[in-house]
Amino acid sequence: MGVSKQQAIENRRAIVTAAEALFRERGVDAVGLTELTKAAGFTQGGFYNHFKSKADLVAAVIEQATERGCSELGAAIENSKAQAAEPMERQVDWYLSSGHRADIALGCPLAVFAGDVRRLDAQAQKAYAKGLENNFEQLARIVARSSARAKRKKAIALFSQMVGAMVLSRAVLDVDPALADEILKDGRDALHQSIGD
Amino acid sequence: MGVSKQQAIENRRAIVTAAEALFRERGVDAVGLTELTKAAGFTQGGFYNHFKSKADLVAAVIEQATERGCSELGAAIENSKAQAAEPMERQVDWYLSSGHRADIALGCPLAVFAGDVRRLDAQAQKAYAKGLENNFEQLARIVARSSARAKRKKAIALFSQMVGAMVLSRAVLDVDPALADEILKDGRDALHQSIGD
DNA sequence: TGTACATCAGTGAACGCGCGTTCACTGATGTAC
DNA sequence: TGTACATCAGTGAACGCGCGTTCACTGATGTAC
Repeated sequence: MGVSKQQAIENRRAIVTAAEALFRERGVDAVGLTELTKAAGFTQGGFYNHFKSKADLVAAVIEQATERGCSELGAAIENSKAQAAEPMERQVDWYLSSGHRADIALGCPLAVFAGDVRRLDAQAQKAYAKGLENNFEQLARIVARSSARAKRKKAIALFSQMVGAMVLSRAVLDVDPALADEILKDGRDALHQSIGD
Repeated sequence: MGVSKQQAIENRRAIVTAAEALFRERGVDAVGLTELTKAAGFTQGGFYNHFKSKADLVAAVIEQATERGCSELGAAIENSKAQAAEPMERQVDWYLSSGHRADIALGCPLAVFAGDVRRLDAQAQKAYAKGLENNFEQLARIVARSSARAKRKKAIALFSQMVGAMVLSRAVLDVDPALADEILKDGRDALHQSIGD
C-alpha cells in the first residue's frame, strides 16, 4: 500500500499493543494472527514484515508490557503524596485492591503473565525476568531497611506475596468472589504487618 | 472393541491422568485431543464416550489434580516427624524447595494452574476454588494461632506468598536461575519469620 | 445353565474451521541521477 | 528541482496442518429368556 517508514514503525507498535490486550485477556495460544492483526487494523499478510514469527511477537509483547512496568503503580504512588501513609503501604493497598484485580488490560503485567512465562520461549522469558528484576529494584528503593541487601530481600518477599495473592484472587473471582476478596484482604493485612517488621 | 464397565471407568481415568500430565507441562490450549488420547493409549474417536467436550475434560483434570491436593506435601510432613521443626516450617521448606519447583508433573496443582484458571470455564474454576479452599483449611489446621479465624487468615496469607514465590521462581528459572533461587530463598526466610509472628 | 441379542466403549475416517506461514502482487515512499 | 526507479509495508489468497467434533462401524460385554 505504500507507507512511510515512520508510519511502518507506528503500525508495528499498533500490532504489539493490540496483541498485548488480547494476550492479557485470553492468553497467547487462544489468539490467532488473523484476529490480532485485524484488531490492529491490518490484514494478516503484512505481519511478517514486522515479526519473523508469532513467538517473536510474543517476546515483543512481554518486553513492551514489562518495560512500562506497573505504570499505574508509579502513578498511584505519585498522585497520593498528600496521604500520610508510607509509600510501601500505599503500594500494597493499590496492588491488592479490587480495582487493580479487575484491570487485566492495564494491571501489573508481571502478575497477568506470571503463570504463562514458564511456557513461552527464551526471548520472552528474558524480557519477563528483566521486568521482574526492574520491579524488585524499584520496590527495594521504597522499602524501609538499613542495608541495600536487606531492602532487596524484603522487596522480593513482599512482591512475591503480592503476586501470589493477586493471581489466586483472580483465579477464583468469578466463582467465589467472597473467597477472592478474602485472599486480597488477608494478603493486605499480612503485608502491612510484614512491612513494619 | 468391547470393554467391561470396570475397564471403561479405568480408561476414563487413564485419559484424565494423561491429560493432567500434558496440561501441567504445556498448558490446556497447547494439547490436542488426538495427542492426549494417544498418550492414554486410545484413539481420539472414543473420547466423547467419556466427556461431552474438551472443556468437560479440563474440569475433570482440575478436579482430579486439586482433589489429590498437594499429595507430596502431606507425605513430606508425615515422613519427617522425626525432625524437630514445627509442621508449618517444614511445609514451607518443602513447598519452596528447588525439588518442588522442578516437579511440574506432581507438584502442587494450585501453583501449576494458578495462572490458567482465570481463562478456564466455570466448572473448572469451581473445582479449583474448592481445592484452594480445602488447602486453606488444611493449612489452617497446622498454623499456630489462638482463634480459628486467625488460623484461617494466616493460612491464606502464607499460602498466597508460597504460590507467588513458586510461580515467579518457575517463570524465570530457565533464563535466570540465580534470580529464581533468590526468590525461593527470600520467600522461605520471610515465611519463617512470618510464621513465628 | 445355555443361547440370542442389545448395549456401548473403542476405532478410524471424515467434517469444517482456524491456525501459523508463504507468496505474488500493489503502489506510495524515498532515493539516485 | 524534476524524473525514473528500487524499496518494502500492506493486501488477500493460498499452503499444509492439526484442531475439536461427528459418525458409521466393530465386537466383547452383559442382560433377557
